[in-house]
Amino acid sequence: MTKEQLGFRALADPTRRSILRMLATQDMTIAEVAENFEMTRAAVKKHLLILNEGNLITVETDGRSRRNALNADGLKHLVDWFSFFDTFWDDKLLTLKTEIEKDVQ
Amino acid sequence: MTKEQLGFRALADPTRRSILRMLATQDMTIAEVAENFEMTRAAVKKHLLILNEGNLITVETDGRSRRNALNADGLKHLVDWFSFFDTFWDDKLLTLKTEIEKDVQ
DNA sequence: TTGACATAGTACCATTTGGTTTCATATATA
DNA sequence: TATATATGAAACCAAATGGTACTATGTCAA
Repeated sequence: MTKEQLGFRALADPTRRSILRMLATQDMTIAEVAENFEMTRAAVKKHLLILNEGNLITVETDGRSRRNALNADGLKHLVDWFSFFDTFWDDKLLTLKTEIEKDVQ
Repeated sequence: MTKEQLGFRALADPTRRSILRMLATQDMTIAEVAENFEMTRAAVKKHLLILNEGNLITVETDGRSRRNALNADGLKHLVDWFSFFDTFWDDKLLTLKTEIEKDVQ
């Protein structure tokens, strides 16, 4: 799978998007993340793995616990994907502008 | 499913992201889209349905054919989701700046 | 060193997903 | 009207996904 695909796949689940928002506030262990969901730690761990594969979080072992942290780079890379459509949006705006001018005349 | 979920779900497949990029260039019928992929028209139609459910394309019946067009609004809505992390990015940049200043001194 | 704690790993299950095939419907057009 | 064209829809299948339960491993601390 491409990096892009791993990233978008990671975003496709609401639990994982929710985890990302939590990690924006503070780094968390698996157990801490799991406290916020009504599912087993094992399930949360799977989500964290997919987020890590998608390059959206970093994981750092610290003794017997692991700290999961948001990875800004990975998120930015996905935002960049949308920039492909910038031209399209500009065109649409131009079309809109033209239509408005027609109306005015 | 929420609108947001339908949108991210639609982006999670590489074929669908590819279709979106095609439609940025020009509107296309199902058959025209299908010409670009090595899969059946039925499969492409399913992808277009999911893109439509995700509010990423609009579909307009024109006689016996249907024109699929990119929906800028839906795409923009998804881009907006990422803006939640703007603060996080700013913080990271600030941290980086602080670290650099430490190095300089 | 023993026990508790935090995570890792595996097996398993139900549902969703991405694809196919086949058949049906609606609309241009000769 | 008959026919070709464009799409709709349903049944079906293999693989991926999101979850569980259970067991194993590594690490801190009394």
